[in-house]
Amino acid sequence: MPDVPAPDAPDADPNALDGDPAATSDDGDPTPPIPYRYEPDATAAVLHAEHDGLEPGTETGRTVTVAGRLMLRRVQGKLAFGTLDDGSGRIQLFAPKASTPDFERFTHLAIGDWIGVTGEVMTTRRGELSVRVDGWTLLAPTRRQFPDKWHGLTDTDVRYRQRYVDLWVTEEARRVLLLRSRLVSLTRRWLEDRDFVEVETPLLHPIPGGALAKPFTTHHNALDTDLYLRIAPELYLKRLVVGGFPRVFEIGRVFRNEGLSTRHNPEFTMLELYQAYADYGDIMRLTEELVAHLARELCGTTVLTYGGRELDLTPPWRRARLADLVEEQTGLALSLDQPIEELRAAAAEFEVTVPDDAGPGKILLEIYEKTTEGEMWGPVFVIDYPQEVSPLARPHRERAGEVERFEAIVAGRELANAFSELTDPVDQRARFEDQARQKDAGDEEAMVVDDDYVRALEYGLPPTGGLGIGIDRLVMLLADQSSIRDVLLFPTLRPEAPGS
RNA sequence: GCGCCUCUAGCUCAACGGCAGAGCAAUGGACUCUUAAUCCACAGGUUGGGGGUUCGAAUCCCCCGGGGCGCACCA
Repeated sequence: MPDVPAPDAPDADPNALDGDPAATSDDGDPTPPIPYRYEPDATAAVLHAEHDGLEPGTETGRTVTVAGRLMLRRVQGKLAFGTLDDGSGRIQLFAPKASTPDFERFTHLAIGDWIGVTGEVMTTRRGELSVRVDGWTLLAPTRRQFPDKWHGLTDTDVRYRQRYVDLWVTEEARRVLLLRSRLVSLTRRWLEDRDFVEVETPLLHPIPGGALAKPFTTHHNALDTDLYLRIAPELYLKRLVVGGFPRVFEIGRVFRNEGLSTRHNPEFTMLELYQAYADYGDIMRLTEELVAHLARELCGTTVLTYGGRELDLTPPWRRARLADLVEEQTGLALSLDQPIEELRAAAAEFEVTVPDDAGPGKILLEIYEKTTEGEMWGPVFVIDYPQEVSPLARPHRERAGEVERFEAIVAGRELANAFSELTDPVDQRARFEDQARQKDAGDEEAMVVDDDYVRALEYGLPPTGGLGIGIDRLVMLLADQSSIRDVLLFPTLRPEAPGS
């Protein structure tokens, strides 16, 4: 960006026009130039907050400058009204011909034009808080017609592709995306208050790891090497615990090369945190407290409505073992110890297809996901997963074949995934090698051996609890949205066809 | 990837085998307290694209493209 010239002397009008005076409109009338800068000194939200409840016909004597988009216009002969939206809210413009410079041009502004207005704050005879137009400036003409002022945009394709229009005309879109912003901000503050340090780790990974997922592949020319967009920050964050940061977190984008749906976008935002000296029980308490805090701050209560159904996020959340939940749902008591033929038979009964080489843990998890996960309204902490499907989690302190892992299920969906982290480098290498065998056998989502991560564990990772929360899904819950695309500013879509 | 639905004016929608229409927006006009202002006038289209059936296709059939929902996969 070029250097910005110093502002004019303090007594100069900051909003004086400055530009090409020779510009003309199509019909040959001279058109005032578009200024290079503008200084609004009030917003619609602040004006409403400070002047609400004035008697009709009040003149406050206060002159303000506001700027935004003209959303509505009501011209009535020698008097015009406008509705200006400045992003904070809406404020009425009151424009009598007598006080409004260039009145004829003002009444011909297009809906969607950006304008700046200076004038006295007043109320009309009907009591509507307004800014009288004593001066105004066109800041950007719109060259495209705005959507219907009443119906707005309903075509979801257009809403997602042209979010710059949607945000003006769809109040709900703005509400949800502001809620998202506040949620991320509140999360940061809450974690920082608990001595967590925010870090940024690589998005380009030489070895994809930290989750079971298909990565995007890219190539670095100078290094002449393939790199992967990260599927999870997990392994880097635990390296940082080894490196002497006992409480770290990262809120960032991860990428998974899988299908799209109302619950899946190829890139999404994950919160991951790691806390030294903690186990998964500590992380459960942290999770329910964080989510309850966000619900209270953003929704005013921990008892929400999601999709028309009550959702009570008040801690403590239920804790239940995975196998017990499957039994609750299906009436079938399954265990990792029973003969694998019985597990296979159970899978077949529920029409769950499992790979031929799947062990009991994989089969049990598949049955759980097919029969139980989506049925649980929650919130519930599903605890104690099979080790076979949890290559980064520490073995259960009491139950052989299981690990200390939980997923938080809310509204039938996974909101969080966490465990007591595996700290033993020997065990970790063995788990990686087992994963690598599965990958060689054709499992595209299996992990590969990350030698450097094992080396880091060899230097010593203390007992550590880790957590991953899908921020998009959390926003969906708190904003009562059923599609992930509605909580993303620019969801991934097929590229627009040329010329369409 | 598979199945179902959908695409008509800038926007929101009608017309469902027989002349492509309305509201809002736009354009011109009337109107000094409106609130989606109102009233009068006027303009606006390769009915997503291509092919077929038919005397006649927005409408029925096929192919292609975009989107939505469901399934599959995942978080």
